[in-house]
Amino acid sequence: MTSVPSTTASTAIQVPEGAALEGLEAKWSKVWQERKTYAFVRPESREQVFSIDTPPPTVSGSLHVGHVFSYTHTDLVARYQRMNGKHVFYPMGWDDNGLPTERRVQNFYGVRCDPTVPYQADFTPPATPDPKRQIPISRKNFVELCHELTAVDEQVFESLWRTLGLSVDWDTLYETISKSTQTVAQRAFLRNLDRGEAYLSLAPTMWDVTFQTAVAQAELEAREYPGHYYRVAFHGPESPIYIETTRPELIPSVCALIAHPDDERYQHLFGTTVTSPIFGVEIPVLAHSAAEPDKGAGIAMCCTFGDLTDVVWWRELRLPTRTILTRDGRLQAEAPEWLVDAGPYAELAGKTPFSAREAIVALLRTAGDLDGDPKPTTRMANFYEKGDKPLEIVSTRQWYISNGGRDDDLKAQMLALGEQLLWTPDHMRHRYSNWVNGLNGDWLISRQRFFGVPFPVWYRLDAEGEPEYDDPILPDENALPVDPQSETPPGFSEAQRGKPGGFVGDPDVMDTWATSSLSPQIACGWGTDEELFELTFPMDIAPQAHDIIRTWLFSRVVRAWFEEGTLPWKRATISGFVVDPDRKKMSKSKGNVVVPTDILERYGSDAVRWRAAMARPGMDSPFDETQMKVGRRLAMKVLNASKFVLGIATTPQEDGTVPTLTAAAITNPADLAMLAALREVVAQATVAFDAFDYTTALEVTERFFWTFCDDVVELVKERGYGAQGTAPAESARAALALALDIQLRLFAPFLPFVTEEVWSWWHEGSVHTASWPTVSELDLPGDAALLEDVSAVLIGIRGAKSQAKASMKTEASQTKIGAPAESLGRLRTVEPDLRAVGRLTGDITWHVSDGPIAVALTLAESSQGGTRTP
RNA sequence: GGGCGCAUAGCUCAGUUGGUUAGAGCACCUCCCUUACAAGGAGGGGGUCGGGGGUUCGAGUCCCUCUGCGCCCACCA
Repeated sequence: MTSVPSTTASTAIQVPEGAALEGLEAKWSKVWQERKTYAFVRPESREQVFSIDTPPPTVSGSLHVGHVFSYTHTDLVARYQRMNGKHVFYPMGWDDNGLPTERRVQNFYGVRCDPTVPYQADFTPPATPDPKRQIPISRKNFVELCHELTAVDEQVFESLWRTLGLSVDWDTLYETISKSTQTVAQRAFLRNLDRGEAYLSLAPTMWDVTFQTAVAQAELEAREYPGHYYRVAFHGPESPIYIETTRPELIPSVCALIAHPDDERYQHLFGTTVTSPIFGVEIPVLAHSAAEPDKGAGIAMCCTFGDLTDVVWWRELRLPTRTILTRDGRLQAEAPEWLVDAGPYAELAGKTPFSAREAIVALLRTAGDLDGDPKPTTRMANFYEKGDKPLEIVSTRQWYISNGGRDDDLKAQMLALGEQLLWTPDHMRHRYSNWVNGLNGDWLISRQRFFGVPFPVWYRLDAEGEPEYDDPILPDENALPVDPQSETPPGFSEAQRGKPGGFVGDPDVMDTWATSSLSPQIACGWGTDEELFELTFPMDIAPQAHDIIRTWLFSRVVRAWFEEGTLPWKRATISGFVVDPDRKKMSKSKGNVVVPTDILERYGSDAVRWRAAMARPGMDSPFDETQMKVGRRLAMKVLNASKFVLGIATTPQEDGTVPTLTAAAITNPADLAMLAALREVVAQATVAFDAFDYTTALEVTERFFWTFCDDVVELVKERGYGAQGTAPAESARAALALALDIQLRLFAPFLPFVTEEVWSWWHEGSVHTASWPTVSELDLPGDAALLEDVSAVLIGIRGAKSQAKASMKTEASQTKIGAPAESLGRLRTVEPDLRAVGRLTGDITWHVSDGPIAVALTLAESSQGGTRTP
């Protein structure tokens, strides 16, 4: 028999009057902050560390209940690992750079960034912003406002996370726009560039006309978009050739007509030329296998650029570039020089595609080149996921990082890394391989925006003032971070900026994913704290939701592979979404987003965390407020049961002495049976947590806890108060205290507030730095089967009373208990407890039966008998 | 069109390598205002395990097939 663990050997138990759940979040989050309960203390070796690549939330967005769930999932694991003896490295990051912040600043302050405007040191934004008339301000002013607002937003986020009880180490907080992060991002970029993994390329690019920036493949979203098919005549040598297009406004940029090589309808035209309607441009008719005979007329007009197929044709057939769309999404003002009949272009010049379409349709109709009426159609178009206008394709110069999209060997390597990675749940690995297999280009990382990490690059200007892109000027790594817009490259002076023979800074910033793809390097001290890096990298888990496997998860694999030649973590743990009751994804546009602060306030953090823990990894979970009440009830029950148990445990003995609460005192079979059952619960919860199955760990703990409350405590409470004498009382008291101690630790990851509150009544230190319970704490000679027998008898007794519509305190003048001999033998050892809980005052007859345990009562007060077979 | 997942009580979900009579919580009904707990406690009703076929002594579980739902990707002529 072991001695009682030191955790139970408390000196004084003090249960406060009127203990309640209200206020526990404020009370304990403050204590944890002051005492640095969750601080990462560096151990000797990597094996002692559990490190977590926490997703840095976008602080300019709003948190919804899905975030609360998935961050809770990570915290459950972190708390388990910490109690299990690991030094948990659990940082938080704020993703504060990038377009979302710019948009929020524009709307919040009513300003917009115009790099041509000079800096105003004393600029203050308008008191009441006018969203329709945003004030143009300098880039520097704009960036200052971005910093200002994100600082405010970050306070709100931190407060929410603390209220939720995330056990992050706030001393390891990072921001994706901070100087140190910029240094990491720029250094990694320079090394990618040095090794040939990053490159600058002038190429057709997916372009968002609203935000006027390039967009990466991973940020595309295909959406349905209404339009019309226009049947348009091109003029051939003998007869007109009809094509069908949804974008007639691009006719000025047409370079060729293209049909499938096997298409007999058009084979006789291959190699000939036709002229375009309205503008009279002579273009070839060509064959290409990407043309689909059953689409439209089977012959397509190729423009630079209407869609990605145009890009393929343009590249593979070496067609001329005839761009008419400019970066603001409008048709260029000047008539293009290749137009033979340029006059009608004036009708289109400077217009949006939508207006230009109306204009050219009118022209086509007048010219007789429009055949029939336009046919309405719905097509899929690529959108920037944050935008609301279809993307255009514009030729621009951009920075790329290789990701396997144009290199089959690298792609194979990326797929192999995905296989090597452990996934929870395992099937999420398919999302990764699916995405990598579908890559069709490298990763575009440059954005024509302002609030982000600048590219640490300058370009020399030739005698004509044109940048020499082939040979950029790079800073020394020690000089990072640099802002090429305000700092001069080595060997130049500021006066030479923008002058022929001088230099110009790269105007672009990195996309936010290009920075957050380095979150393991940022958090683990890459290049600045080698000791920390050795202790924490590669990290243990990458927790995140499944929607950003293609972006954040994949991009981190790419960067870590290039930089370290390894995976950045051992395992990805994927959370599902909280969906609305109709199983639709929550989104602002649908108006079905649940705000977490309200839920946390009404039910308490423990209740919300309980609900989050009931969602297994990767499983989408419908939001249901009634479930919060169940969690609330559990937290309340923990509080009340603890009060009661500790009340019994501290009841003075008849001789006035304080109970000793040692394991040696636990001799009663009922007490030993309960602890034997609890031993099994500890074993199961531990196995489950080791497999990242927090839900099962909670379920087994909770199931035991309700039995503990409903059956065990009821069974032994009178004995615990001393009804059977000193030694039986001491056994009950010590067993209840030990069981509570262990259950509080089992619940601690899930219900950190109420468990900490109760723990503080009788223990020094935090339950969250106490050790996770082990079976060796419960090496007592108990028989768990007795607990099941007791529960069955209690169900029998209660059932009989309930059926007789009698109160539970009704006395039984006669009791018959039938059970298999084995159970009967066990039950008779706890007869005094059974008598007490069932008010079995009269005779008890025990008889052996083959079937399940059955109880028959003759009730004293009601004089009605009741029989019950569970 | 490709991939992944799901389908078990009114709802949300468990159900291990196939093995007694399929479980839990919520909701519902009945009872009990029991000295820890009324945001409580006790008891109870409720399921052809999506349809069909197969393997097996035995299928919620394994195989085939169909249907429905969700998510990811592709789809701009």
